[in-house]
Amino acid sequence: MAEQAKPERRSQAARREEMRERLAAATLDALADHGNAGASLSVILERAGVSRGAWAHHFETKAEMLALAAEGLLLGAVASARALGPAETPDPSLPLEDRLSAMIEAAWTRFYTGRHRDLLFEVAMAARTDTELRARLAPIFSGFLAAIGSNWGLSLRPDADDVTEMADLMVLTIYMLRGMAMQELAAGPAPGHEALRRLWVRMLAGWVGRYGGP
Amino acid sequence: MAEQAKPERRSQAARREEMRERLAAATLDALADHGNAGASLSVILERAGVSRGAWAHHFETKAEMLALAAEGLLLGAVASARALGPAETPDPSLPLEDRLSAMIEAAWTRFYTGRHRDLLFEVAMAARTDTELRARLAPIFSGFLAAIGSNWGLSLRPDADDVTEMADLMVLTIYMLRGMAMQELAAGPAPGHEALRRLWVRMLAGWVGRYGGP
DNA sequence: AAAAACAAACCAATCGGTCTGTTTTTATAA
DNA sequence: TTATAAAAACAGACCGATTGGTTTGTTTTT
Repeated sequence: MAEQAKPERRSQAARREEMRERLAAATLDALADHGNAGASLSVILERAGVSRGAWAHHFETKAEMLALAAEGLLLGAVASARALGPAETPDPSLPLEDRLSAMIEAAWTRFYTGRHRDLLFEVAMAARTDTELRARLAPIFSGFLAAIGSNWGLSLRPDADDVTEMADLMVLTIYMLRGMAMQELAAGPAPGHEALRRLWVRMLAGWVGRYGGP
Repeated sequence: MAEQAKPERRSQAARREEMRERLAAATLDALADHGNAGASLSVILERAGVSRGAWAHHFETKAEMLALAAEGLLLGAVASARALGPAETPDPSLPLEDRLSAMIEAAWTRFYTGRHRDLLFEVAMAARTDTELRARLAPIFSGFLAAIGSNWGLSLRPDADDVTEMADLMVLTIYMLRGMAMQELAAGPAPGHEALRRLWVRMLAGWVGRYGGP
């Protein structure tokens, strides 16, 4: 035992894992910076500081590496979606509107701004024309929505009469945020978007409490 | 001036225009079929049936050709957005919910299904990492939303107290449809989406008529 | 000593773009 | 009208750079 005596001499399993991780991370970096069209193998390898030969030892093709990287990205989003529900509803006694708003703002910044937003769209577009990638990612895309629907709906209104509708409303919310994100991606940030999200929250709260809720 | 006596011998201006049009169309075809990464010049030229030399005579760079094609696509969408408002509200005496639904379904099929959806997203993503393209397209993306907001809002509720809010609601609607389209693009068609759009319409109609509308 | 990890030179194919030469249209003058 | 020269439209061979991927050889772990 005593395997970590010197910093050098790491096990092969650890080296392999770290190398694949490093390459996947560099793939996402390149994707975010240059888009799918510009994320060439050379760019990725330079970014990772990995030689072509070493790369070949860990991945068969570039597509395989991209698939692993994309899968990791999306699975991370699913995990966040599950965690975000409970985390962002600290005080169940607050008005529904406030809790909704907190949750939606959290989702907006986590999923639909900055690097994550760019990668999400980049990966979705790559899946469109790549059958294999699409087959691997489609269930995760659906899983994300399922997580949003069941988890958020439940943590917002555990007592709701119609749990299914609450889940649907959360999915609609995600769709709206996505479309908003696409606008900012293509045309730059829009200051009015925060107000639009507030309007959305008011509408949502009004609908949920339409029979005289809290 | 009997210039069109023979089918041959077309004016140079006409030839140039037709050629640029043909190349732009082929660019969009290639983009739809292979994505931005796979839409190489060779693919585009083969599709258009145009030689490399002829192409060079009409465009300086591939980027310039893509910009023209993308611009045409988006301007067509803006024109449709303007036309769709009046066209899809044939009977102003129908309930607001029905008119809303008709309009939203029309927008869904026109903008967010099939080839147009794919091209829209493809072009938006290309603009993300291409500064010049982005500068050219960003105002058109904004113009599309402006057309949706003012035109739809007005033709649905010319008497509305708050015209601004009606426009905002239409923009939110577009965002929701966009996000929904992205889901189908990445994970395939979802039968439940029609029901989700109906739910959205009910919510929208309820909100607009919340003070006792028609 | 065998196997896995790594490095770098190397490869055919393809990329966007250019060059050279031919055909078609246009402008001008007889 | 017709002859003609310049210009524009077009075709295809050609170019250096880059692409994803392979091969050969060295170092490190087992």
